[in-house]
Amino acid sequence: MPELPEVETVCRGLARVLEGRRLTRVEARRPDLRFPLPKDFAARLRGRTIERIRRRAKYMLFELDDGQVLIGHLGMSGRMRIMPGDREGELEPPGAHDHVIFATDDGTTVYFNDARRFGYFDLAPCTELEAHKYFANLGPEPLGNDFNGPALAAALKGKKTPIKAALLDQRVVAGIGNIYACEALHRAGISPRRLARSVQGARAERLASAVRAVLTDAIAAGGSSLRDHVQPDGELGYFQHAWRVYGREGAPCGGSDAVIAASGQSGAACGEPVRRLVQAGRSTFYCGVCQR
DNA sequence: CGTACACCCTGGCCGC
DNA sequence: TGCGGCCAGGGTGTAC
Repeated sequence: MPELPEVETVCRGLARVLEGRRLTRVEARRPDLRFPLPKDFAARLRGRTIERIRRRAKYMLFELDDGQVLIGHLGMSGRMRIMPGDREGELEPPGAHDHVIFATDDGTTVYFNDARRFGYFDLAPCTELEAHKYFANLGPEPLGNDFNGPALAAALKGKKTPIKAALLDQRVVAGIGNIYACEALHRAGISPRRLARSVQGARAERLASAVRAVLTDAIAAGGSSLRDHVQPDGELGYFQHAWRVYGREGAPCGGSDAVIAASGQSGAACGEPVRRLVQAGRSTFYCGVCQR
């Protein structure tokens, strides 16, 4: 499920039940995830208290009471299944894709479930986090103060890749994935094929604003739920209903924010069928009229 | 160096 | 019902 808004939603759900809790049992049922779990993974976590849970890019960060940080990535299909601790009776037995079990002192238990096993966990000292291999080359947080039009323009300067590919490059800006790259470009009225280096000045300003807006809206909606993926508490995110182009090939374009603003007419639906193309092996959805 | 692409893995869906 | 082909939210290693 996981681009930035989904990971943010997951972290908030986990924080509610795990912050302040002590890990009483950690079980690595299947260590061969995207990367192997670090040595002595379970032993290094057992007895630790989770002080704070936060997010960086698409990573979950669990700050522990011994100065370590548990780093988690959900890959394509990873989920954190929360089993409330106040439930009478026994825990639901782990299934085939429940690879890691985190059990806490109040009975709350979380299963890391990931059919495709592109997700992974690692441990690192808190003080060395920014230098860690996963974080050293990450671009700015799109909802943070370091991300704006000029910063985006600078990051795109000279880049010959299509802007769509550049938005997926975590060194340019961190946390955007395939859905939100498509949605942000549509809101900004920018063609996914446009060369990244040509997104400068007002265009970069528009794109930075569109990125912030779509991510903010998606977080407010609890993220997007695909197929059976749900938030940790079982709630469904509903941002998938607000997609304007992603997954809507052939459906009528409702108009780009940028194009509508420029025309001065409110509610001017475009009506052009949404198109799909493949860039760098991944589907891009866009409107050929609104996006230039 | 920057860019392009195959690949890791499983499951769901569609067409035959 | 069965099966092959294609598709899926990500990121990395390798080949140009």
